[in-house]
Amino acid sequence: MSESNNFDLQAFLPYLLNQAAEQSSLSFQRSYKNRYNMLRTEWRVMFHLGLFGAMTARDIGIRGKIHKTKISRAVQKLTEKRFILRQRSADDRRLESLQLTVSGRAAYLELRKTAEQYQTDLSVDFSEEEFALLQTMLKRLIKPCASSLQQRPLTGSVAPDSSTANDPK
Amino acid sequence: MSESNNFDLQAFLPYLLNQAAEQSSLSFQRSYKNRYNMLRTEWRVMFHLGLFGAMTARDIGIRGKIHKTKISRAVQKLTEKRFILRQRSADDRRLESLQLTVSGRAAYLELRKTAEQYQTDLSVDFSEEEFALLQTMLKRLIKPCASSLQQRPLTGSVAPDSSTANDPK
DNA sequence: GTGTAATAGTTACTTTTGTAACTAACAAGG
DNA sequence: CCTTGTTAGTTACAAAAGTAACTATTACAC
Repeated sequence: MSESNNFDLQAFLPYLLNQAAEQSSLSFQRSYKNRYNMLRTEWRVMFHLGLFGAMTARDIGIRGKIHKTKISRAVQKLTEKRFILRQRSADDRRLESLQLTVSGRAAYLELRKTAEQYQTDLSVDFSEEEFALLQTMLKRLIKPCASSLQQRPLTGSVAPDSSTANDPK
Repeated sequence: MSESNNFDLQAFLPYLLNQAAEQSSLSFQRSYKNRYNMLRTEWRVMFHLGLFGAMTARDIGIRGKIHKTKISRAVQKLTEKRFILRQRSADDRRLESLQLTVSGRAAYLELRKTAEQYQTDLSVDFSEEEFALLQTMLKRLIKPCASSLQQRPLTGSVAPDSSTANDPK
């Protein structure tokens, strides 16, 4: 029975990632849930709209790798909360352009401040280089699978306006 | 409207962690799900038992930070699959000692091989130092919250028998 | 045009998860 | 003993997520 232990669960990447993600997600969620009673997918949608300006559900799905039903449900809730505005596109009536309302934008800015603070808190345990490296490596881990979703270019409405850098990569 | 963008969603740690975790979890899951039709929590339980020998649901919960209802359900399914054996403890009849059956152990060893392979595949894009650093940093991220759960020592029934090393840490 | 395929988004249905209440067993004070 | 409190594990119920089928619309071949 020497087939046993040279494997370290605590070093197994999917395991580590899951724990870290779960934990940071939950603790970050605690910092905003009470204020806006918002679910993870909802704030993700908010962030996309806040950062990139008006876009369609499809675009959000592609950028964030979020499933369309999840988005659909989040959009419904956000609309009820008067945080986003939906507008059928004139030239393709299947599409719906989404954008933040004024109060949506306010909420987004609040949330973003919280997020920045949260990230700062997380980063204190690391040196700047370490932290940057962590981000880089996570990004590299994420890349591979992206290809399967990101086939088509995003639909146009995100003109190079919106003061927002696209994914620099 | 210059309140906008100096924030990079693609650099926000909870977001990155989630994407990376989601992705690695799913792609790893693909590599075993078909073979054993096993859910994430199930293999996590299997790994704990395989690595650390017999333990109770409670111990698994503490070590892996898994909620007890999740464990309870996973244990049920694993029992149906004849992968684990449940045994009421004689001295405290609330406790149930769990351990892998012979076929459970076989499945575990298979899974572990898959896991090792998977990890190897992931790591090819990184230098050894990078990869080690990634693991270390993730562990550091996880630490903080652990305290709230890991108050009591693990229950004893994991005697130094079981050919299986306890957590070397 | 007409028919077929594809796409954006929604809805219905199922599976999984989380929360809270519950059962059974121990523990400790009186 | 009896009461009160705690713990291991399960179960019932509610919230969330995934899958697949559906609607409405566009695209494209003929």
